[in-house]
Amino acid sequence: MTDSSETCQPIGRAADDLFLTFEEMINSGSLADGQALPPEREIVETYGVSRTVVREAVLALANKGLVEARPRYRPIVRKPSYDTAFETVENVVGRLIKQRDGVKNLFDTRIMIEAGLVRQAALEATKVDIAALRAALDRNGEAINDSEQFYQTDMAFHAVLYEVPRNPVLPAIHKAYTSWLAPHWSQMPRQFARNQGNHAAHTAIFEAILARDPDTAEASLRSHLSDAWSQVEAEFGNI
Amino acid sequence: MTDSSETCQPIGRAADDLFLTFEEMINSGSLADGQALPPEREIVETYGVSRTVVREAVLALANKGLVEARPRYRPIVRKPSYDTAFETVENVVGRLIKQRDGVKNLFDTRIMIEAGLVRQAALEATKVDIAALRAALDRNGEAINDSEQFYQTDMAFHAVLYEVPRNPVLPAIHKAYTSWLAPHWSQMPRQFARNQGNHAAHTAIFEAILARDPDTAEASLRSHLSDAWSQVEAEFGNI
DNA sequence: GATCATGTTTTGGTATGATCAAACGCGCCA
DNA sequence: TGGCGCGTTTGATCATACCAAAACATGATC
Repeated sequence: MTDSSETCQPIGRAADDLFLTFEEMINSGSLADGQALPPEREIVETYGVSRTVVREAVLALANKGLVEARPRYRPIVRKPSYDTAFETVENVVGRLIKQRDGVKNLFDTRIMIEAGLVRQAALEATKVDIAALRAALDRNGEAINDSEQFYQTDMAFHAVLYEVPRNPVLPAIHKAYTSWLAPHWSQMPRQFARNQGNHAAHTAIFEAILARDPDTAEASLRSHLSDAWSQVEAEFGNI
Repeated sequence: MTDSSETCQPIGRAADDLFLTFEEMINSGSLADGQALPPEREIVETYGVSRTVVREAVLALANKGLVEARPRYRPIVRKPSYDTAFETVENVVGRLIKQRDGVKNLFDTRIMIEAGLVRQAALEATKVDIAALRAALDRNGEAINDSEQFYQTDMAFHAVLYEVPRNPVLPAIHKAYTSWLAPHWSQMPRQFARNQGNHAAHTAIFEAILARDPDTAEASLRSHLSDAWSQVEAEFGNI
């Protein structure tokens, strides 16, 4: 009522309209990234709606990942990125992987994607990519005796694979995988022998990429990840 | 305040607690799929919180995709599925693909995934899978003269590829792709010649799978999708 | 002058009650 | 039995108030 901005929807809830307004402002840059939203009472006055509506709109923004709303602080505008996209599904995914074979299904897609990545790397990796991979591999090797450090460098090595195609979606996918699968991996007891084996697998993948041999690269990768899965399965049982 | 359930969080907002309560009830099945939530005022009474809190909690449930809330109706419980997971990111993705190269980046990941799929299909497709592919291919061929129908059967053919690995995540990914990329494809002027070319590409992919030749299958798939991309790019310009 | 303790203001979180309009149910009438 | 109308339920919104924590200003202390 008495509202001006009507474009398409015959009846939008007031909160939805406000949401769209802010969404637009965030996209257009009127509300810059990192900036705090105006106080609720100010918004009330500006747009002539009640605080109820304002709160619902802000809450919606927060749920969609457009703003970051810590409990008692002002909501901070966060420009949407591929990372935030995956974060918004975190809840749902968290429940889904609790289902039968949930983790396995997710992990299988990871195998599939990384298989594609190493093939692509074997065929198209530039010298810079190779150097980055080598550096990551070296750091991984140096950390064999430090399991926590090894875990980190392990992830970092895989991360490099996701960066090769220069597609910003892919690193976000990797981040999502590590975040979602972390509960199972990070708590794994890590032993020197396992670290050694994993590092050897990384080396095999790297050398196959270096040799421009996609089939071997994929085979090494699949062997590596299947092995990792077996370890997890042995540790946690069928999940 | 006066709340009893305190497990980990030093200070949880009341709305968050309620949200978790309902989340738990939905997961455990106390609130069955398709069932409507109790009236707000009843929840108020049951849990001893204000309506403000109830509305925020319900809104959060709706935003996370746990319930479906049409404007003036009671929220309906919807058990989380892989589909809902992708739906919840719809908003963010919609904005992301408006960025420079956004659509291309998304499409490239699709190429990568489908490349992996056809390789896998070539290596592991069962007789049933082959039959499904053949059926989809035939239907696609029969629709060459009906562009709308061709578009549908085109998607259906690709969908079969996502079903081969028997991983429920993959069909959801396909659904997401078609949903997100549809705005660009469905509005494409479709011509008989193009349909014919696309059907030929599908046939090539199918035959490579039949021949258990992953390299050819992948090559055909990449050629097919690259071609499709060129068509879109020619139509819409650089996006 | 810089740092820290302290008090004041701002502001988010919650509660309460009222109003309105749309959905819902129920009984009436054909 | 099958619509139709009316009262009831209930979601959406508003207005107001209160509390507590954060943000801010202020002054004391070294």
